[in-house]
Amino acid sequence: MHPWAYDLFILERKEKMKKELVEKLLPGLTHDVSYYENLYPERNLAEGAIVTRYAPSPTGFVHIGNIFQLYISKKMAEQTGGIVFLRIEDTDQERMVENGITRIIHDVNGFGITFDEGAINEEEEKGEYGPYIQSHRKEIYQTYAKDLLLKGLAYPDFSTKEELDEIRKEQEQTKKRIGYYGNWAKSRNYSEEEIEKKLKDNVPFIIRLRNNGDYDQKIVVEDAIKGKLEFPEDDIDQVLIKSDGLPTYHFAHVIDDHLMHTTHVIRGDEWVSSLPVHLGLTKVLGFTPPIYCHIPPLTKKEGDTIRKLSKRKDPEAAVSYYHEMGIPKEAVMIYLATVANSNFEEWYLEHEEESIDNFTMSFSKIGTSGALFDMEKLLNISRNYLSKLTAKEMYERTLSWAKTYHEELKELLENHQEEAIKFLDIERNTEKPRKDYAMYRDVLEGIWYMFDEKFTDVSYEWQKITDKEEIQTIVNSYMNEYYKVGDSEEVWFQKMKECAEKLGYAANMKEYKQNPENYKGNIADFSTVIRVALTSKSKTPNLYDIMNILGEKKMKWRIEKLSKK
RNA sequence: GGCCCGUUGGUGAAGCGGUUAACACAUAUGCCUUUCACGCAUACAUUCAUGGGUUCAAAUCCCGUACGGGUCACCA
Repeated sequence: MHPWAYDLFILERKEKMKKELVEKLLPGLTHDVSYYENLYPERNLAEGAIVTRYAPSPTGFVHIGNIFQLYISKKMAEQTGGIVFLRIEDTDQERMVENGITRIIHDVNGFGITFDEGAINEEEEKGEYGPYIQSHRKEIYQTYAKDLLLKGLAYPDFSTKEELDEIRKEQEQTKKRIGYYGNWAKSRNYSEEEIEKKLKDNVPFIIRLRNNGDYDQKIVVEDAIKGKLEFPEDDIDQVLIKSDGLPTYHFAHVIDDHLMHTTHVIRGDEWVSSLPVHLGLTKVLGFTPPIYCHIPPLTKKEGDTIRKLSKRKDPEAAVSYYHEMGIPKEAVMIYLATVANSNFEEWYLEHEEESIDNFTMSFSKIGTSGALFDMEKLLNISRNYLSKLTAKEMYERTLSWAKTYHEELKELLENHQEEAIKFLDIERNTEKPRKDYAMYRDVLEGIWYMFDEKFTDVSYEWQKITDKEEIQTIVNSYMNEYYKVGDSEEVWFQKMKECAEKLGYAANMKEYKQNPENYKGNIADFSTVIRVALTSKSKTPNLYDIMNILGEKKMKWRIEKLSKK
C-alpha cells in the first residue's frame, strides 16, 4: 500500500471540487505521480552500494570545495560498487552561463573524476534516470505539486513582493519568528472564487506547501558525517513551484533524489540548516529520506577571521588555478584526501607506491568543522609527488602543461628534449630524490641556464669570492689544467680538490674549519666559483652532472663569455 | 535577532574516561655536505576556549559563558 494512499482517501471529497481548479493552476500535465514512480525503478546494485550525485548550477565554475566533495562522493561510490551521477540544477535561469555544463565537466575531468551517468554536455546525457537537467523535468515537479494541491497540502499564493515584505517587517518589529507560516500565511485562506478571479486576471502566483509541521516538535537526523542533529520541525509554507513554473531547489532536490534513487546526499555544510525543510517535504511526499552527509567547507584565514574560500576573493578557490599554475592533479587529490580523512596521511606514508584509490575512506573520519586550506602543505605534497616521477615523465608532463600555459617553457623543452631529460634526471632516480619542483611552472626557473640561447644576458650570483681576477684564475686553472672529459665523478672531484689546494683553498672542510686563517677559502668557495661561472647560479643540482650535460664545448664558450665581462 | 554546528600547538589533526597529548606540514638550531635540495637529530601544546559540575580519575561525560562558523529568498 502506498504511504499516501490513506491521505488520498481522506481527500477524496475535496478532490472533486478542486480538480478543475488545479488543472487551471498547472495545466497540460499528462501523467500522474504513479507514472513516475513506476518509470524509475529501484536500482539493481549490490547491497550497500552508495548512489550519490554532483548537482551544480550550470555556472561553468568549479570550486575547489566542489572537487573536495566530489572526490569523497566518487570514492564512497566506488568503494561500495555504487554510482555518482551529474545532475544539473538550472532552476534559476539567471545562473546560466553559456556552455556551463561542458565547462564543469571539463574541469572535473581535469582531476580524473568522471561520472557514471547524467549530463555529458549541453545536449546529451546517459543513464536511465533522466532527464538529468532539472529544467527538462518541469512536468515531473509540477505533477507532484499537483498531487499535493489535490490533497490540500499545497496552495497557490498570489502575494506580491511588497505584501511579503510587509509581513517580514511586522515580524521583525514584533520580534516574531520570520517566515511565511501559520497565521502569517494569509494566502492559505484564498477562496476558490478568489483564486479563479486572480487566475482570470493573469496575476502571477507561486505554489506553496501547506505545512502542517509543528515548530515546537523536535526532529532528529543522523548525519553520516556530523552525527546526531536536532532541529525544530519546519512549519514554513515553503515555495514549491516558482512563478515561472520551475521548482525551488528544495522541492526539486527531494523529488529528484527520490526518483533517481540516491542513497546518500553528499553536499556542502551550508545545507544543514535546510534539513528540516527537506525532511518535511520528504515526509509530505511519502518518500523515505536518503542519508545526508554534510561536508565541511574549505576555509581561509584572512587577518583574524576565518571564512570560506571565496570564488571572488581567492584565486585558489577556482579549479582552473591549479591547472594554470601547473600543480599536478594527483597532488591536489592527495591533499584533498588528507583533509578528508584524518587517517589518510598515515596510510599514504605506508603505501607510497600504491595508488590512492586503494585507500578506504569512511564518512565517520571526515572532520566536522571547516578545514583551513593549506597551500604550503599542498605544495609540499606536490613536491614529493613530482620528485618520484622519472625524468622522462617529468619532462612529458611539464611539456604537456607548457603547451597550453607557457610558450617559453614549451619551446625550450621541445628544442632540447634530450638535455632537458638528462638535467631533470640529476639526483632524481635515487632513494632520496631532489625536491626542486612543486609546480610545472617552476621548471623554467630550474632549467633555463642549461641552454645557451637563454644564457646571453645573465647576472652572476657570486658568493664569497667576487674578485674578477681571482675568478678568472680559478676558472682558467681548473679548465686548462684539471678538467678532463670522461673523468668519473670521483676523479673529477679529486681534481677539483687538487686545483683548489694549488691555488690556496682548503680541500678538506674539517681542516679548514680548524684553521681558516691558513687558507684563502675552502673547497666550497672554490667550487661555487666554477658553478656560478658555468651556470650563473650559486645553487644548482650536482655540478658534475651539469658539466657532463653541458659538454666541453659549451663550458668553454661560457668561460670565454665570462672573461669578456 | 531566531535556529543549527563547532572550539586540541603557527596549520591540518589523532585521541572518545586512566597516554610521556600520536602523526604530518611549517618554523628554529645542529649534523651530514663542493652549493642547493635531500636526509638525520633536537626544539616547539605542563595542556586540550573558558567557568562550574559528575568521577578515585576528564581533552574525553553534563551545564553555563565567550568566541568562531553556517543559515534564515519565487538562489542554489
